[in-house]
Amino acid sequence: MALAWLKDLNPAQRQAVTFGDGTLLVVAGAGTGKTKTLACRVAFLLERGIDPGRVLLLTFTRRAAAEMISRADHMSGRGTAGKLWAGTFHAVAHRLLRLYGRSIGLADGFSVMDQDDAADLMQLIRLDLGVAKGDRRFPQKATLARMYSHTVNAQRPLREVVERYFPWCAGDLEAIGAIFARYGERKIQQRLLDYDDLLLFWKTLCSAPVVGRNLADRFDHILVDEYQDTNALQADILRGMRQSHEDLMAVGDDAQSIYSFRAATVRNMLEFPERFPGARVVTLEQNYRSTGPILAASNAVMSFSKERYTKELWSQRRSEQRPVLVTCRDEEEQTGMVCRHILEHLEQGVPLSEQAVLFRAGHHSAMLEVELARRNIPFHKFGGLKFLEAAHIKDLLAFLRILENPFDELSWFRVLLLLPGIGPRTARRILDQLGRPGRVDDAARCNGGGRTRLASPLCRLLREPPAVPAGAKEHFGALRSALADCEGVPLPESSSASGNETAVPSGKGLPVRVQIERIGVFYRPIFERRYENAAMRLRDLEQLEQIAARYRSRRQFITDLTLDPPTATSDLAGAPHRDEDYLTLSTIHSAKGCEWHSVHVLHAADGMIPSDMATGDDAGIEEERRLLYVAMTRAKDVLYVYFPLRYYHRRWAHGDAHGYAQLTRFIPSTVRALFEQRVDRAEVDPSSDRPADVRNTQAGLNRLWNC
DNA sequence: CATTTATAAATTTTT
DNA sequence: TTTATAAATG
Repeated sequence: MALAWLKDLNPAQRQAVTFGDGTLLVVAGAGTGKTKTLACRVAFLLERGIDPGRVLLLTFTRRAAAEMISRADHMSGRGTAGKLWAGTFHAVAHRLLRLYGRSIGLADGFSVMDQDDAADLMQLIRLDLGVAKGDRRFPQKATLARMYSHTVNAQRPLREVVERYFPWCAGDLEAIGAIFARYGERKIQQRLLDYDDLLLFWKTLCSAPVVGRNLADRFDHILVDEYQDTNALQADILRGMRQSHEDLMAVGDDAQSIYSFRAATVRNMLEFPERFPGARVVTLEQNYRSTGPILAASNAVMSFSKERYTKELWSQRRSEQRPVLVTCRDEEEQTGMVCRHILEHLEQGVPLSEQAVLFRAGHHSAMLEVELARRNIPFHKFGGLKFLEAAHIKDLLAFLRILENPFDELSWFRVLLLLPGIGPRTARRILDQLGRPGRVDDAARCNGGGRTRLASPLCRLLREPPAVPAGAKEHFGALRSALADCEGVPLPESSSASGNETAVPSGKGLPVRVQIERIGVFYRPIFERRYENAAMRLRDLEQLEQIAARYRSRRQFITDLTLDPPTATSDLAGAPHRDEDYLTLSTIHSAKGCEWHSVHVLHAADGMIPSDMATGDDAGIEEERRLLYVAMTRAKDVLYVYFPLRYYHRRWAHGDAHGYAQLTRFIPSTVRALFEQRVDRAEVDPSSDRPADVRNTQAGLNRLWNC
C-alpha cells in the first residue's frame, strides 16, 4: 500500500493506526492528534479493503463523526467513508432499533423523546400520584429525570444513586421509585423511547440469541471516540457487540472525563484491559496543539489532582508568551477586558473564528453577549439554552409528533392545552375518550384494516370528536382540520360521515415543510395571543420550516432534531452567514475536542469553577479540576484566564449588595507563578480601589456564611 | 368546578 | 425564564 500520509504520524500514532487485528485502547492526551489518529485508522482500514458498511464509528457528537469521515475520505481519496456506520451511541442505537426492534417486541411506530419530554412525563405522573402534596419539598421534574437517567446509565440501584448524588431526596425514595415504575409503563403504552431506552434496548438486542449474534457479526471493526465519557451501559453494549469479532479500538483521555453527571465513568478506561482481555494499550503524549508555557500551566493544574494519571504531555512548540491571568474588579470589567483582547488579536490578524470564550455554565456569558452585540462583534454560542427548548418550537413539534406517533400522550397533552378554554382536566378527559378501546370495525376503518385492535387516537379525533367546552369549540375544529389536512384525509363534515369511503390516502407523502405550514394555519392565531414577543418567536418558526425543507421524511426530521439538536445558531443560519467571521462562545463541555488560536476562560473564581453545585464531594471537585484543564488545553497560542474579584448578587433586588470572590482553588500560588499576572488598574474606578488584602480578608469572612 | 391570572421564588454541565 | 401556589373569573 502506498500510504504517504503514514509518514506524517509519530511512532505511537502510527502504531495505533496500523494496529493489526484485536482490541486496542489508545490513551490520547489533549491535542495529541486523537482525531487525526482515528481518521487515519479509518482510512487505513478502507485501504486494506474493508467494506465501509461493516465499520462502526461511535463519536460523541454528529459533528465529530462528520469531521472524521471527511478527513478519512481526504486521505484515502476513495470517497467511501460516508458509507460507514457513524454517529453517536444514541443515533446508532436508533438506527439499529428501527431495523431490528421488532425482534425484541418493540412497537413499530415508536418515537424518541428527549430529556425535557422525559421530565414532562415525570411531572404528569407526579401530579397523578399526588406525591408532591405534603409540605415537604419534593424533587422537581428535571431532577427526577436526571435521577432516572443516572440510575439507568450507571446500572446501579436507585437507592445508591440517590444517596450518592441526590442525598437531599433520600427521604422520598419510595415515591420516586413509584414514579419511575409508572414512567416505564407509560412509555411502553405510548410507544415512546427516551435516550436511555435507546441504549438499554440496544443492549437487549445484543443479548437476544439470534439477532444479537447477527448484530455482532455485522461489523468487522468498531471504533469509539471519547471513551472516557462513556458509561457502564455503553461498555456493556460494546462487549455485546464483540461476541464474535475482537476488532475494537477505543480512544480517550482519562484526564478529560467531564460527564460523570451522565453516569460516565473513567473506570471504563481504567478497566478496559480487564473487560477486554488481551487488549493492547498505546499512549499518545506529544502535544501538537499548545505552546510549552500553556501546556506547563495546564499540567500544573492537573498535578494537584488526587487521582493518578497515566501520562504527562510535552510539546515542541516554544514560546515566550506565558498564559495570562487577568484579575478584574468585577464582571463588567472582565467583559471589557475580553472584548479589548479579542479586538487586539483581530487587529494582529487572528480572525474571530480562531478565538473562543469558554465558561462553566450557559448563563456565565450573559453580560458578554450583550456587550458583543453592542459592539457589533459577531458570535455564535454553543451549549446553554437551546433552540428546541423554546416553548413555541416544542408546540409545533408536538403536532408533528402526534401525526408520527398518535399514541404519544405527552404531545397530545401539550397541543390540547394550547386551546383556550381547555386546561389539564378537560385535556385528560378528551385523551381518555380518544384512548378508550373502540369497536373492532372502528379500529379496522381507522387503521385501514390494520393489525392492531386499538384505534389510533388521531383517527378517533377526526371521526368521532369528543365534546369540548363551548369556548373551545372553534379552535378545536381548527385543530381537527389542520391534523386532517396533514394526514391528507377529508374531515367528515357532520358527525354522521358516510362509512363507505375507501381507505384514506396517507398524508405521509406531504413534505414536512408543507405540513408545518398547514399546522401554522391553526397555530398562528393561538401563538400570537399566547406570547408577548410573537414577532421574535415567529422567526424561530420560520427557521424550523427552513430546516424541515431539507427533509423528505417527517420521521427523520423529528428524530434528527431530538437526537442531534442544533447546538448553536450557526446550525440554523442559512448560507449568507456561512462565510462571515464570527467569535465562538461555548460552555466548556461543548468545547470538548475543539481548539482555537486564542482562548479566553471566564470566571475562574471559586463558586464558578468549581461550580458551587459540584463541591459536594471529592469526585465532584476533581471533575471540576478536569473541566478547567479541558478549557485551558483548548488554546494553541494564547490563553487568558479571567478572575473577577467582586460579584453582585442581584437575584431579587437591584441593590449594590456584593461579595468578594476567591481565585479558583485549582490555581494556587505555585501554579499562578506559571502565568503572566495582570491587574489593569487603568480601568478600575479609584473610589472602589482598595488593596487586595482587604478584599481577601473580606472574602475569607464571606466564606463563613456564603455556603 | 375548571381555567386563567397573579404572585412569589429559584436557576450546571448534555446525548 | 420557569414553576408552584393562591385568588379571581367564567
